[in-house]
Amino acid sequence: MTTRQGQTGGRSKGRVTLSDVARMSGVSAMTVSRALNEPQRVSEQVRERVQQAIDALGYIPNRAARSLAGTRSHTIAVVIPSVSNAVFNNVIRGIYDVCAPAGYEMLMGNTYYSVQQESSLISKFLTHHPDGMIVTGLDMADSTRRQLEAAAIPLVQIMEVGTSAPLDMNVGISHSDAGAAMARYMLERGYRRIGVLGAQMDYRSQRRIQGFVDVLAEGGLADDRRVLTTSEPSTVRLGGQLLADLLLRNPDLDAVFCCNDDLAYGAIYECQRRHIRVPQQLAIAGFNDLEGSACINPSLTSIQTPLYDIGKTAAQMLMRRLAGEVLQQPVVDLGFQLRARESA
Amino acid sequence: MTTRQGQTGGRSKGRVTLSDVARMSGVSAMTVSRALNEPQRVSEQVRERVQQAIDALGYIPNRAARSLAGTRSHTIAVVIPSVSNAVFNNVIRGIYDVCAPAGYEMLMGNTYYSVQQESSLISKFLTHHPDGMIVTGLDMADSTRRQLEAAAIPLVQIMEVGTSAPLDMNVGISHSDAGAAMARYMLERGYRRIGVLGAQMDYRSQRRIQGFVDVLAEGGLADDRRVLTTSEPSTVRLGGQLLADLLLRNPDLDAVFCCNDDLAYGAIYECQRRHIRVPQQLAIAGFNDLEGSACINPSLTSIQTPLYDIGKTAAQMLMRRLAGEVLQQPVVDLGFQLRARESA
DNA sequence: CTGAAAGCGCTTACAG
DNA sequence: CTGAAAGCGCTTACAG
Repeated sequence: MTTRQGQTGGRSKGRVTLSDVARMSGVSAMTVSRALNEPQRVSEQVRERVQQAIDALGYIPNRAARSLAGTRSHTIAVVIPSVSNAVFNNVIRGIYDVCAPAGYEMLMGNTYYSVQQESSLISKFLTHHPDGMIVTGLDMADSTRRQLEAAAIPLVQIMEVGTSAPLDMNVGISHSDAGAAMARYMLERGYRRIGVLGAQMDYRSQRRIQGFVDVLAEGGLADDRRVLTTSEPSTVRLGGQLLADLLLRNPDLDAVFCCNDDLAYGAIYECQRRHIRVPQQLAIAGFNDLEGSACINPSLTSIQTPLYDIGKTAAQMLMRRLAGEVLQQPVVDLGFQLRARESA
Repeated sequence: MTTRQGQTGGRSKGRVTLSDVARMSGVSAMTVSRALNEPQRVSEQVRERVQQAIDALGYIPNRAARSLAGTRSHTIAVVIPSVSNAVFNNVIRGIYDVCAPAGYEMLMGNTYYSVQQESSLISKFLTHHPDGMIVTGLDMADSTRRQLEAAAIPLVQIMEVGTSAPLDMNVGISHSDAGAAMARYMLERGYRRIGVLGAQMDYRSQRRIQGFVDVLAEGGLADDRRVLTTSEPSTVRLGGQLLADLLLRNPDLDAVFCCNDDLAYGAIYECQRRHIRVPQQLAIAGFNDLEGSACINPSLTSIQTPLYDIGKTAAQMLMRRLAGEVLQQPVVDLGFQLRARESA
C-alpha cells in the first residue's frame, strides 16, 4: 500500500474538466453540461458517448464552478445548538432524509446554545450562499436578523412556534402549551406538591417551565422553591443530582416534572437507589419521549415531540419554496402528544 | 413583518463583490482579498478602510469563487453510518471542535451502514473537492478506494484499527481486542454460560463479537446457540426483546454481553420486569460506555471507547497534513478501558 | 506594502 | 438537439 503523505490537495493543474470530457466525446462543453444536468434534452447517442468519456477519464464535476456560474449552490445550511444531542439528531435525520435525495448538501453547525456563536455561524454559512437555511428557534440577534433578510433566501425557523413572528417560515410546537398540558395532567392525577427540574435552560426549556408553572399558579400551587434549574447540559447523571438537591429542600414533594427525558431517567435511578417508589411516593415525568422512555421501569410519562417530522417538514417547506411554490401556510404547528405511562 | 415568499435565491446580479469593496475603499481587489485572508500583509490604514467598506456594503465573501480560484475548498467531508446515533454524535463533536475553529466547514453524510450508499456519498462529496475526508471503517468498495486514491486528498479512516491497512491515515481501536477483553473479564469473574446479544451487526459489532467468542472458545465455552444477533438498529427496546428470546432458548445463562450499551439498558430493564437479579442471577455487560451507563441500576459494566478523541484526533491529523506536515504515525490506536461496575 | 492580468471550471443567455 | 461567447467572484503568480 502506497502512502500519500505530502500530497495535500488537488491543484487545478491536472484535474479532468468538462472540456476534457467534451473533447473526448466530440461535443461541446455545453452539451456535456446538459447531458449531466438535463439528460432528457440531449440525444441518447450523445448521452452515451459522454458517459463513456466520463468513465474513461474519471471525471468529477466541480461544485464550486457550478455554483459560481449557476444560480444555485445546492446547499442547505442547518444551524442547531448541538449535533451531539439526542433531540437534535432526530431533527437532523428528518432534514437529511428530504435534502439528500433531492440532491442538496447539508452544511451543519453548532451554536452551543449561544446567540453570539449563532451569529458568527450564520455569517460564515452565508458565504456559501446556501439555497436555503434552517435555524433553531425564533430568538436571534438583530444583526443576524438583518443579514438573513438581506440574504433573501428561504429560511425555516424550527422547534418552537408562536412566541413571535418568524422571519420567513416556521415549524415546531408550542413549548409553553406542552408544559401546560403536563401540569394539567399532573393536577388531574391528584399531585399537589409538584417540583420542576430544568437543565440547559435554553429558550424552549424556559418556555416549557413557564407554561407548566403558570398552570400550577392558577391552582395556587406554584412555589419557586420547588423549581430547580441549571444551565448545565441535560444528562442522566445531572438528573440524579438535581433530584437529590430538590428533595433536600422539599422533602414533601409528591411529583417532579423534568424538562428532558434524560433528567427524568436520572431522577428515576436516584429514586431506585433511595428506595423511593415511583410513582407511589414520588411521580416523575419527562419531556421529548426519547427511545428508552417506554422501556425504563417504571415506564416514563412524557411529552412526545415530533422531532423527526419537524426536520422533515422544514426541509420540505424549503424544497417547495426552491421549486418556486408560494406556501399558503408559512407557519406550521405540528403539535405534541402526552404519553401517560407508569411513572406519573 | 414582511414575508419573503417568492424570492428563492440570490442571482448573481446585485450581489456585493470584492470589487465593490475595492472601489469603495480606493484599493485594488487584490488588496481587499489580502486584507481578508492575510491581514498582516496589509497596512493598518488600508485594513481599516477596507473593513469600513465591508461593513457599509454588507459584503459577504463568496466561498465558491474562493475555492474555484484558490487551491483549497476549506471543507472537510465526513462520512458516517448515521447522524442520529449516540456513538457517532460524540465522534462528530470531536471532529467539529477541531475543524470549526480552524475555519473548515464540515460536510456530513450518512451511509446507513450500506457500502453502496457509502460509495455514492463519497462520489458526491468528491465533487466539492474537500481538502480532506474522514470515513468510518476500513472496509469499502474497490471502486471507491480507487476514487479516493485518485482524488489524492488526506483521508482518515476512523473507529477501528488493525483489521487491514488503511488507504492513508487511520485512528480508532481494535474491536476484537475489546471484545476479547470483556470475555476475559467475565471468565475471571466466574461466569461460564455466557450469551451474546448483537444488533446492527456492522463490521465493528461483528469483530467485537468475534473477539469475545474466540476467547470463550479457548476455554471451551463457546456455544453458537447462545449468540443472538440481528441487523436491526440497536435500541433499548430491542435489547429487552433480544434478551427475552435468548433466555427462551438458554434459560441457564449466567451472563450476557451486549454489543451496545442501549441493548444492555433494555436487557437490564427486562430483567427488572422479570425479577431476575442482576448480576446475582444474570450478569449483563455493554459496550461504548454511554453517558447513562454509570447511573442505571445496577450500574453497567462496559467498555469505554474514546469516541470524542477518535473524532478529535482524526481531525487533527487532517489539519496537520493540510499544514504540510508528514505524519510519523499514520495509524493511531487510541485504546479502550474496561469499566467494571455492578452489573457484571 | 500594493496592483494588473489571467484563469479556476462551470452555466447562462442567446443563437441556430 | 447543439454550440460560441461571456462571465460568475475570487486567487495565483508575477511585478514593482
